[in-house]
Amino acid sequence: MITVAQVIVDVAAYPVDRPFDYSVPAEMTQIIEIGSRVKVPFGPRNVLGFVVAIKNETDVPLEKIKPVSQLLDFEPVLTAEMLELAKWLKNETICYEIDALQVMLPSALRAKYEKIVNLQTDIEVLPRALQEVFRTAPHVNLNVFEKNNLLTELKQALNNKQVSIENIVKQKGKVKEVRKVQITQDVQKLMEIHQQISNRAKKQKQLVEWMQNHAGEVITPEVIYKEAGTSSQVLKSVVELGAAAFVQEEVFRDPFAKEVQKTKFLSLTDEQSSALNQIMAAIDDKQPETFLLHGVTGSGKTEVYLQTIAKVLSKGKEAIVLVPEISLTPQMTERFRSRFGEMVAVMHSGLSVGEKYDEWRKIHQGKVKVVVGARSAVFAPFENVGIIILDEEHESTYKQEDSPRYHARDVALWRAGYHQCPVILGSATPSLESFARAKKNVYKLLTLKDRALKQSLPKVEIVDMRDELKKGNRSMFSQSLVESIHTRLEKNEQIVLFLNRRGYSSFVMCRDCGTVLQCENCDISLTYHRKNEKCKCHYCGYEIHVPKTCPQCQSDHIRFFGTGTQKVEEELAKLFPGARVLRMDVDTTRTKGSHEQLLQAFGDGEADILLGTQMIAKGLDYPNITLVGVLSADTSLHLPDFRAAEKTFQLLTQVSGRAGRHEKPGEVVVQTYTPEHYAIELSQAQDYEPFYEREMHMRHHAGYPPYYYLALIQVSHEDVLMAADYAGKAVEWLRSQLSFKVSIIGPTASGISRLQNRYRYQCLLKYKVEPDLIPTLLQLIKIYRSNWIKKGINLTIDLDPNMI
DNA sequence: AGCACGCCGACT
DNA sequence: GTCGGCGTGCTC
Repeated sequence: MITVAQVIVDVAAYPVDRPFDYSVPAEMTQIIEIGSRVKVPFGPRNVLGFVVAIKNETDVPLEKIKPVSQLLDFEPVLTAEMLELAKWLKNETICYEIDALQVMLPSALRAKYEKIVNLQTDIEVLPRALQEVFRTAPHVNLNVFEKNNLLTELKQALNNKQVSIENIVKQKGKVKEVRKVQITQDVQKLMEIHQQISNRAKKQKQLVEWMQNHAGEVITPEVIYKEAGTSSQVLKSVVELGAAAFVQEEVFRDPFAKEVQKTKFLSLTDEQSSALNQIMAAIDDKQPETFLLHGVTGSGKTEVYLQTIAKVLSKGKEAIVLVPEISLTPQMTERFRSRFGEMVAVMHSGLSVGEKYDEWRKIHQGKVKVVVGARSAVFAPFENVGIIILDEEHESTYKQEDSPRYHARDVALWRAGYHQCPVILGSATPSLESFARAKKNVYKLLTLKDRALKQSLPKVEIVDMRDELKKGNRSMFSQSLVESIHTRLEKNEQIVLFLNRRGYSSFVMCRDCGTVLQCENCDISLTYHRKNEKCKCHYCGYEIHVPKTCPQCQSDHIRFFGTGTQKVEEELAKLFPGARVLRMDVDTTRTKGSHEQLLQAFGDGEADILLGTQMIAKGLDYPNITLVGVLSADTSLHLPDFRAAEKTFQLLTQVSGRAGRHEKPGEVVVQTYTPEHYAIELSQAQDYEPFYEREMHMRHHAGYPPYYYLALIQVSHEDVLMAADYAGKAVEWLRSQLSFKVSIIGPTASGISRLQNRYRYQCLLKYKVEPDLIPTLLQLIKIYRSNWIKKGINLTIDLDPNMI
């Protein structure tokens, strides 16, 4: 009897986005399982694949069937649930099945491909240049030839069958290793070597002498440098002489570097216990119910999560907690670790590939029962999930921006259905979609109106910057804000200043002709960075020095405009000379861990003012913060996005929540040019429901979610005409296929009409219920993939886009 | 996607 | 005559 494995191969392309049948060699039949990774021959090369089914017959002619060449996992890496979820994702987000499978695994388990050139004949028959390369070994990585410019010679040798090229599959993830030095056991040999070394090489002699006393030991190079008083150069020479050898030794990453103090349950308010009881009931009844936990900032949502998790754990089940990447601070994760100790795994982008792999393995092997992580943690390979929690449910980071374009909330709901467990969506400012569902009783609404410690919400003052301008105040600080800052500085309390920078960064302009420095590849003005006097494109990374004269008119009246954090920092220094300011933006948080360090420093009182962009809006919870200033509330309001008002309201509410979370009362100053806008007005009292009503009305009027679903189709090409032409073709085709109930808007040029030298057009579909939509879009993708792709067109479909 | 096969123009 | 351009088609 033949055993056949159906394999999804690691090739993201339309014609191969289906299972291929492979025969399973006899020695593998007992151990191969669904969800295992395998190496398989595919056409002329070898690729990685996932076993999605095992059966005993096949429709494929036997002569076509090749055998699996290697089984990579003794334990399958994907469960049956994940394979099913991948199929759902493929259809739901229109992506390749392989992409859906890969996104569920840590990148360490993905494949790395290399090409190896094998020598097939005697080395002497080769041209000189090639002989050099093969001198050390008969198998050489192809990139060595590329580096040495030997591709022509290599091609020749290939034609003459003197060498062959082999595709090999490697694992990306590796066990962490350190380089150590193994000193030879043979003292005699060390003495011989000592003899050989010329008397001029004093350091080398010294090192070998030292080695004679440490024969056979394995030591790190650093220790040797220190003890023998040598350098890496000397050690290298001595190793070449054969006195010692470099070896790799495995070490294990220590995830729990610091012990945490266990904490106990906090007592709950009536609102909290009522919410908790309802969730507990759903857990007991194994109901896949979705709860929307709507609680003002500081109302103690986290404590509800913690006690829910305790309940789930007591039932022997596991819990998944999702938080937005940006608020995944040590402060947040500490709370979970301090309650559940070593039962917790943490997953976020700050971890190295290896660390992520280690955390994933802890989940996979059942060593932990709780995972706290960003978006991708929704795929945590638990097999008995008891609860899934999405904190800050409205955050746009829960949607992945590239393929597979999934939303963690949708995946969570799917998994909850599979495991028959509840989901908690928590937020102070729920997304309109979720709140609308709660109103329609699709989700169960749980409300926490009061702050847990009964602190009053901070007093919010809205300052009309137009009045300031009339008063002759042209700075970016209103009089009121300046006064408030002074007061706090005197009282030694802390201040957070928030600069809503999106689309409002510094640019460089010529004052004579008005030319603004633009990116060469994108239709975007360059952002000025004072630190290195450079102008940078935030989309493609293009960078130039600030020119001395205008490239258009050669005038030297060239200067930068706009309000970046750096500029605010300078002005702060002028206004408050003694104040210690910490700046947090992309520039100061680039390196790993710097984000945490800065927050820690601020928490420890090392600065008076924290100045930053979006990234400081969340998770910041220090008792000494009593003033929050929003420098320009409206910048996010005027973005060409139907969610602009919602985003602004969320942001202002979120930021205001940073002040006065503990004993000291908080104050918030919001500066704006449009104080009459409802998003700003209603954020003053953190009045969610009135805002919800207003905004829903707008959405209804304009035909946006949650009343309609959206699909965004983007077409790009190096040539404007081609991009426009094919965007038109796509729209034309969709019009002919879809019913009149779907409104098709476009094609129009995208918000950023050129990115990385590609012109971009888009078209927006609005629809209510349209069963034919997905199949029609799949058809469009088919047309694109079979014909348009060759012409250099790039087409993407984003269902439920975040931004338009 | 990547790679081989295969059919036409410009060179040793 | 051969080398190499890239159009076409297949991958279990």
